[in-house]
Amino acid sequence: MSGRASAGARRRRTRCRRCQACVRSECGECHFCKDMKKFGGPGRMKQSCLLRQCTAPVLPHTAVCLACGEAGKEDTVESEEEKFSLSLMECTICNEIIHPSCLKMSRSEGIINEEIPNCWECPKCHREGKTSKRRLDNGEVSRWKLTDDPPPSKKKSLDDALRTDSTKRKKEKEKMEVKKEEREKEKDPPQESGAKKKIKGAREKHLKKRVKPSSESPEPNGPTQSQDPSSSSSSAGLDQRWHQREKLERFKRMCQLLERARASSSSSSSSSGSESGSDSDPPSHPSSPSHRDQDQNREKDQNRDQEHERSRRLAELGFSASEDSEPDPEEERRSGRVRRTGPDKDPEQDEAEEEDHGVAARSLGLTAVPEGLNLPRRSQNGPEARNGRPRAASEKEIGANFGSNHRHRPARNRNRTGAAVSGARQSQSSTGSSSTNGTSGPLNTNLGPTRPKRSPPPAHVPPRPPQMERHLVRPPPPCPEPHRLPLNGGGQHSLTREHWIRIFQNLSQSQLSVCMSVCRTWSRWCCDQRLWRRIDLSRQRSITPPMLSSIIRRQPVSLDLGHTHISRKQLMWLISRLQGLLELRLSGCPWTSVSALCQSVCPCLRSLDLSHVEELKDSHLRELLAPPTNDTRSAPGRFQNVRELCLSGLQVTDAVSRLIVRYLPHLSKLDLSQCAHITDQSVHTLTHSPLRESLTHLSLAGCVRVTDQCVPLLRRCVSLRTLDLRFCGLVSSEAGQVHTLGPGPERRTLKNS
DNA sequence: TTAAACGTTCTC
DNA sequence: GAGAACGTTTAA
Ligand SMILES: [Zn+2]
Ligand SMILES: [Zn+2]
Ligand SMILES: [Zn+2]
Ligand SMILES: [Zn+2]
Repeated sequence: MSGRASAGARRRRTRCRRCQACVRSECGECHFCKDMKKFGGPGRMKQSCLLRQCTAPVLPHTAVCLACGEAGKEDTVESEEEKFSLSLMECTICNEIIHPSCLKMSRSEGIINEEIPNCWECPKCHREGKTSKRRLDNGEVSRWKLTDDPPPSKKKSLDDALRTDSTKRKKEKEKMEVKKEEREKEKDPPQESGAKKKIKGAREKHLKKRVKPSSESPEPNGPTQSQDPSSSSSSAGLDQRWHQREKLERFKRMCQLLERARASSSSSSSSSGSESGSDSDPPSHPSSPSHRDQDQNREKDQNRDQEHERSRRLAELGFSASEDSEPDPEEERRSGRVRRTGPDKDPEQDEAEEEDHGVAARSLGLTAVPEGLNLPRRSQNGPEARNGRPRAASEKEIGANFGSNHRHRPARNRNRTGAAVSGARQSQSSTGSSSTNGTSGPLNTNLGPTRPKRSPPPAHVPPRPPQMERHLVRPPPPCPEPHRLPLNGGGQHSLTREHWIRIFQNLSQSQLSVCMSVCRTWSRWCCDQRLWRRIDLSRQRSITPPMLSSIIRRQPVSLDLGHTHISRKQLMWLISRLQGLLELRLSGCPWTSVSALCQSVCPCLRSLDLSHVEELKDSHLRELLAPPTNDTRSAPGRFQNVRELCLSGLQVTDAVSRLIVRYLPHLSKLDLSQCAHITDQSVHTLTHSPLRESLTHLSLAGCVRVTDQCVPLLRRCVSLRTLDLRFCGLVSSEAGQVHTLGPGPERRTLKNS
């Protein structure tokens, strides 16, 4: 406690100045930029550009070790082990910043949060049980951070073979975990604490209300926090988190149920999202075994491919990993190292951190992602104390892991005037509460089944960024560290990283995920962006925060989120972090989510698939394609570089063709298939515009109102190579003949029916 | 000193 | 609960 006391205040982090986001300039167009005085705004929001959200916030330069008073000294040594020992680590629970080497206790008990530089759950807190440990149903135990929540679930199985491996691995891991747990138990109370965190259902509510006092569990900090005068307020903070977590879990459960149901009824099941697809997962759920078998059988019977594919996808992202356990850690542990979710970290570097991606993903799962978007960082906190100032109760609150969330006391505010300041700095406590301006991370929010609420489709409202931008997601490692594979014996494998990457490039995503669980080095290497150019999460029922983080880390060029339940916020969050995205598929997603694009900036986008977007109307498309009206500076339109656009299956009218002509000057491939309201008018519009020269592919298949009259018009499209007029009832077969388009060896027209 | 922007609190 | 506001902290 005493230690914790100090911890009370949490140190504010600052941008790393090195990540891609930090390096870029302000966009001048996002919500926050517009608020800046330099861009003509009032300057009241004081938030950084949405496109400049640092992915790896670091401790301030002035941070020093609580024990020795010195700054981080990792630069003075070579080995990672040493670097870690001499770097400053900030505990997410007690907020203490200390050199692991200055700790009296074994630092191997600390739990490193790979997501954030210099961030861990210190051994002290861990020992005190602040950590959450969670016992899984099957008896397996694993530890979760407060933040994370969700039970581990895994996605589907990988290929059998793969699966075997993975299973094995998991078991090993589990063992490790168990050992650890045992150790922990010895020291501490019980895992219950863990349990509490997650608590389920009803309980949570209570907790919220009451500060999670002792009743629930023996929280370590129980006592401490209690003392906080503002306990109520603090509880509020907790509440929020709890609340979120609760929601998340509930949602996941629902997904699982749905999936199962669906699976059983129809074999086709797709795996569910990472979350949902828990069944297969190893680590946890007791029931899972049987399910797994069933699944397997099913797979065989049927779409095995699909299943595989799906699992593969998930796996690829490392989701699976995330959910279950962490692979690598074992190694480290064996080696006697601290457990981290990822490899080791370097203090500031982005690179270091990411090590795992795969792993990271998992770690994500484990760590912060869930709710917190923001919190990843620390949560917590303390009350007022922050910088040096101790706040009275601070420690206590912190105590709990989730406690961490506690918010501190209320007092402060009220006076900004007065008291608050008593100290020099007040406190900033931090909590990482979820909401705040930009603070959140990948959003869990959306997970909530409730997303439908946004009734008013965004009409032209000026962009309003979601406030969740700040979650930390580690940037993809520029160059995953090791160039050679370290061998147990101490030597190195003869193949270089590049060689391995080439090998990895031939693997499926599921295989890659398996590779990621092999060792930390592979885990890092497998995060190479070259291996993840395309990420397909289509039809995943839910897109989880870990998934989002994983996506960001991999910085795909092509992303398919078709038929997913991604929320608007999630999408916005993603897009703002995928500035290099060239292809985006949102087929079958609800417009309420897709509308996020209206507030995003994606200058590079070349291909956009909006087919079958639910409730997408002309006005929406206008909002999407036209530049923000309020913007005086004439903007060219968000998607001016789009070459391919798919609007298949939408209830749009000929008005959209005018929008297309006007705002998509470089369009070469247009899919208007199954748009029942499209008529020859659209064809006329398109063929009497500059697009007549750029269009190479056009599909009007299923456009029942299109007639023979469009054929002559289409001849104006000098570059047209493929024309699809199938299922156009009013187009005669003759008219649809290839030759009608005129010369051109490569041209082909599809017409039948 | 200042500009930037973090994290909490206010407001609706 | 989301979003706006704002005091304070950081870096320079
Ligand atoms: Zn901006
Ligand atoms: Zn940065
Ligand atoms: Zn020290
Ligand atoms: Zn601690």
